[in-house]
Amino acid sequence: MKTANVSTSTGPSDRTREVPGPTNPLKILDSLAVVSTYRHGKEICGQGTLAENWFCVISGAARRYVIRLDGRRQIIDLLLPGDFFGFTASPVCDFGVEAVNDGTIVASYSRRRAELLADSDPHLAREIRQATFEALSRLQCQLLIVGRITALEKVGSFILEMASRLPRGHHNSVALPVSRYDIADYLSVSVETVSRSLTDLKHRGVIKLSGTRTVEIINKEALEDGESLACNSTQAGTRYRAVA
Amino acid sequence: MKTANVSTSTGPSDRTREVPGPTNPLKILDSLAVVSTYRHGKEICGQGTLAENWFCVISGAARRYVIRLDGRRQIIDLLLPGDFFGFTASPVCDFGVEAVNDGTIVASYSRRRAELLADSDPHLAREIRQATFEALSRLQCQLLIVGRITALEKVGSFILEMASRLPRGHHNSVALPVSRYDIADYLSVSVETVSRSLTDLKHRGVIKLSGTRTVEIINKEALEDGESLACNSTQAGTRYRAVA
DNA sequence: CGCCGCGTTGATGGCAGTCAATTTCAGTGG
DNA sequence: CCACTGAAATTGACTGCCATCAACGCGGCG
Repeated sequence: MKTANVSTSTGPSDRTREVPGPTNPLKILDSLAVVSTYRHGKEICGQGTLAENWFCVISGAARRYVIRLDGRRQIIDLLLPGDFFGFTASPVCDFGVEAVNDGTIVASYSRRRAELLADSDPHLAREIRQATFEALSRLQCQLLIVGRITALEKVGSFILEMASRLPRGHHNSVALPVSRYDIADYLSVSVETVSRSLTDLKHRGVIKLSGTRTVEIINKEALEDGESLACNSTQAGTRYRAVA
Repeated sequence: MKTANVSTSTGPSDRTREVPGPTNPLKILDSLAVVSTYRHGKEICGQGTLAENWFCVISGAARRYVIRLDGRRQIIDLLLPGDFFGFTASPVCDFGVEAVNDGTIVASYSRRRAELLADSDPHLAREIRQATFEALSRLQCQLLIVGRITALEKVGSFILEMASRLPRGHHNSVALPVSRYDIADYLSVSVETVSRSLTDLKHRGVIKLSGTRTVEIINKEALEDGESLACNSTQAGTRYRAVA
């Protein structure tokens, strides 16, 4: 079902330049960078294609996802400016990546050439390592969010994570870069539940919504510990048994 | 290839030797390896401590986990022989690691010294990179399992993942290395639900239980696509969302 | 023997998925 | 400027799964 691979970078309306973007933290890789611009929903990296490139978001946002056998989509990473992706243990991509918004700019690097460059440049090797550690950290953070119990906690944690990764606006407003559907597939809950949780948080006075995608955090503590969000917070503490 | 002929270190508490274990895939790191043996539940790496070491499981099993604010434990990685862990983006460990069984053998490497060694040895740098990619892959796999809908699917996927990572016994029997509690905290469901799901799968003829921790896979296809496990599997095809 | 950790089974209430209808909004063209 | 259109977002009603509480069987161990 997947079309041709992306490495041609001549996609519809995708521009390719040899000049690296402004927010790329790995200056050493700039000589290999191929920068492309994608529109809303455009495929950056196809599930099932050969993993021949590494990528870095310059501006905009991208979603890494997997389509399950039952047709459901699971987003397994939200990529924001500065985030690297495309790291795989196998030679094949077991995920797809799409641009979230129009004008998303992504730098791609030939994996083979990047690794050759890293072989002769320990500093670059360390920076690549750091980038993979950060990808690991993002995934771990998402696992902790998805692993939460109630949908209210999941949505609350999601807002907090976005707030920590995105630049803040006035007060504590956060501009969510994705739709409710994307949030739903990121948290693996239904769209309706995401919407209900947001209005619930709004009614509780924890957040304020100015426009559908701008969240203002009123009560950060309530979001942080999901306890105060529980209807009947019966102090379910005795869960962890310290082993001697 | 997993012969644990290191039986000399069957000490009651944690013993430390300078001789690397037999299953270590990174021979180049052997010079830095400090091999220790842990008993059931012993802490290998403490949550909140400085992340000064990388580790590799030689034999046995270990669990990487996080304790939430509400006291719940979330297991974010199951480490089996050959698996590396301890990779962090920040200088502090945001997780803990414990040995699952008595006699779990783990090699530890000074991160500082390992990175210095990698600076002068591109081949080692590549192997470290590969190890982090595999950690990434494990985490991604777990996220896909935890993100499934029903508990039956989660438990089924867990069995399949263990089957693919553990050596098989007779027929298709898999010896689960962990307790029901560990499975529950890995899948973020309750222990009772794990138990119920297993007996359910047994009654459906999908698996057989010989002893509490030995699972024999009878119907692999039923485990793979969670569709046939749904109670009302009338037709779930309508969930396909047409991608623009 | 009593204790404790592990595992299983039962009963019950709450939360969330599903189906459905409605509203809002952005974009388009007349 | 406005009507039209489709996607995004919200809200409601209902069913069902699962977390929780509780009890019990089992095996190891002091």
